[in-house]
This record gives sequence, structure tokens and C-alpha cells, in this order.
Amino acid sequence: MKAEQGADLAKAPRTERGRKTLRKLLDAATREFAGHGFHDASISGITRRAGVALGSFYTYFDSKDAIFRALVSDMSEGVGRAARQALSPSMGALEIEHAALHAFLSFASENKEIYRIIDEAEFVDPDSYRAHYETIGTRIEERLKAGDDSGEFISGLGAPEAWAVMGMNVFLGLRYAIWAREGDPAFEEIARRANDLLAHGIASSGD
Amino acid sequence: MKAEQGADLAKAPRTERGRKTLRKLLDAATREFAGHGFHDASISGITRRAGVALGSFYTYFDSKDAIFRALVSDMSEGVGRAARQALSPSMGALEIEHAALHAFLSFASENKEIYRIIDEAEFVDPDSYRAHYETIGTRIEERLKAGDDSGEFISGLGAPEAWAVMGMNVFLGLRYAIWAREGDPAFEEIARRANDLLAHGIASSGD
DNA sequence: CTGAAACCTGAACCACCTTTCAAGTTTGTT
DNA sequence: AACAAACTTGAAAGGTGGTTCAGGTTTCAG
Repeated sequence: MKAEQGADLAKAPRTERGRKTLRKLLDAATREFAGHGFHDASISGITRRAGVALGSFYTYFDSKDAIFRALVSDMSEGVGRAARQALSPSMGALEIEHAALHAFLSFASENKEIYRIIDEAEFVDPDSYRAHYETIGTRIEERLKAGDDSGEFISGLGAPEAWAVMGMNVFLGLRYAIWAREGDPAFEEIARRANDLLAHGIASSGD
Repeated sequence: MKAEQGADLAKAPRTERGRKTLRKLLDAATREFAGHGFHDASISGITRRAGVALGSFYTYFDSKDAIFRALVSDMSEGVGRAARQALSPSMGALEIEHAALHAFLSFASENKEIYRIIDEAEFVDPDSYRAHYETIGTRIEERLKAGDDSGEFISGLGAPEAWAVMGMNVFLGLRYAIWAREGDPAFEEIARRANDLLAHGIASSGD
């Protein structure tokens, strides 16, 4: 959640007071964008939530777009970090895919705002959106290749399989984390079933 | 593309001239929303493209939201129709999934505007968006159950597997139809590889 | 043919929002 | 202590674009 870094994204504050205000603005913007969506969110809504004057916003961001971009880049990193923490090199290749999906479901469930904001980036900031999914896709492809090298996966896997896996995960997250319903299977079961599908497919064996 | 039906979505015209104007507005709106996105699209942009006066818009739609909803519902139907046409009951269960994905890739490639508009519905008209994917998910689930009954698929398949398949398809469409790049594999290859993944998974056989 | 309903027109209304700015306050350094 | 830079403030400028409306034209049933 740190976003103080970006000399590109936010005008860097030089005092303690400034850093606090920037932090307040970013937190308030997360809530405002998640609650209203980009276009119905307003700068004045953000500054009101943050408890600062309207004009102060422009001390830290050049525009409404700028703060949105700063948030997306911040959150995209957050998703990656959460996934990485759930994985350990000692796991088998299949086990890694299982853990990655399970971690994603938990993360999405606890950070629904992030999901919404990143998704809206498709329209507000298409480049970031694309970069987000291409980065994840590449990471999955590397995992598949590693599983191939270790003999746990079949050979010949590449980008199409990686995007298929990513799509599976994203849609399971949409349905079972974001749109969770009473009586849905637990994340553990979802992850297990997706992992079975990934491992053996769904054709009956005598095929 | 017919949308004259909806007494709910558009105020029904009563003369030939009225039907033509409504049709012009819907076509113009498709282009306007696809080109600019919902919020940067303007009613005046739509009426300019349609070649009618600004005020005429409100003869047929109550608001900007209303025409967007009419389009989403129209297009959601279009996607379903395209998929259905590519399928025939004589196909095997796996073959059906292959044909469905291939048809979807072709359709998405030739109707990128539709993809964009439906995706933006997530923010403009969340209910339609959800209805769209739940309908498709249900249809896929039925196909999986049919494959189970015929012995071609393993048993125990349900909604999670259906959403996984849907996610695969949507993301392959996003990457290879909407974001198509020079040197990408042909749709035929994408569909075949996704079908292999679906049939047998990616674990090496001795596992 | 005729009149009422349907339809068209575009200027104007209006609500709202981003962004600017000049004046004041706080912070941190010398 | 003293001063410059950093920061804050909120009113108001400047736009934008959805929506309304009163008056004119076209359609079509009777």
C-alpha cells in the first residue's frame, strides 16, 4: 500500500505533514472510486473523505486521472505481492497453481475495492490494465514452463495455456469472491476443483 | 441487432419514420459508446452521428443510461445467438466446447465494439453485466452436465467448472481477439490447445 | 380531406465538477 | 529568531453535457 515512491505518479511531499496528507488522499480515493466508480467519484468527494480542502488535492496530483493511475499501479503491485507470499519454491508445480488460486480468492474477497478499481482501469487507463494482465500472464507462463522442465507438466505449454489459467482464476474470483453467495462452496473446494481440472481435464479416462 | 421489441427499454415508435429514427439512434450509439466509452460519449455525439436533432433522442430514451442498457441487452442476445449457431446436437461434448470457443473468438474479433460495451456494463449497469455472465455460465454448466450424462465427461462437474471454462474462453478472447498481435497463433490453434487443456489437463501422464 | 397524435427541432436551462489562484498558515533550516 | 519553502484553504472561474420545452412539421386513421 505504499505509494510515496512515485515522483512520476504523485508530486512528492517534502515534509511530514505533506506525507500524511498524501496518504489520506490515497486512502480516501480508494474508498471514493470503489464506492462510486471513476466518473461518479469527485475530487471534492475525495477531499471531503480525506478531511482536507479541495485545493490541496492539486498539491499532490495533477488531475483526477493521475490519482487513479497512482492507485492502479499501487494495487497491481499489491496483488502480485499477495500472490508471491503464498508461494514457496519447495512446492510442486501443481501445488503452486493451487496455492496461487487459493491466495487470489482470499485476497479478492478481502479487497473487493481493488478488484473493482483495477477492472475499471480497462476504460480509464487502458495501458495500466493491459500491463497488469500481461505481467500476470507472463508470470503464469513461467510457472508452466518450470513445471514442464521439472517433468510435472506436459511439454509445449505457452502463452495460450497461461491465459487460459489466468482466465479461470479471474472468473472464479469474480463469481466466488466478489459475487459470493450464501451456500457457495468454500474457497478450498473451489481451488481443489480448479486444480483437478487443470491437472487431468474433464474428459472421462477411457477417451 | 433487432431491438424494436422493448417497450421496456425504448419508447416504442408508432410510425415508420419513428422506427427508422430509433434504428439510427441505436446504431449511432453503438459506434459512439464503442469509440469513446460510456462517459466520454455524449448524447449530442449520438444524435450527430444519427443525423437527428438532439431533442429527438428523448422521444425514444429516457436517459443516457437507458440507451446503454438497451444496447447491452441487445448485444448480450447477439453473443448468445452467435454461439448457438455454431453448435449442433450431433457434435460430441468436447467438440461442442471446441466449436463454442472458436465461434466466440471469431465473433469477438469481428465485433470488438460489443466486447467493449458489455465489459463497460460492469460499471454502468452492473445488473445486466451479471445477468449476461450468469446466463452464459448456466449454459456452459448444462453442456458439461450433458457431457457427463453421455459418458464423455467425468461426473461431478458443476458451476465451478463452468465458470472456469467461461473464464478461459473470455480471457483467450481478450488476448487473441481483442488484443490480437502480429504473429499470434491462429484461432484454430488457440481453440485446439484450450480444448486439449480442457480434455486432459496439463499434468504429465505418469502423475 | 382533416384533425389529432406522433414526431422533430435546437436553443436554453441547469446542475455539477474539474481546475485555478491569491492569500494565509505551518514547517524546517540557518 | 527569522525567513523561505512547503503546504493549506475555499471561493470562483470556466466548462461540459444531460435534459427540458415550446413551437413547428409529418404521418395516418377515419
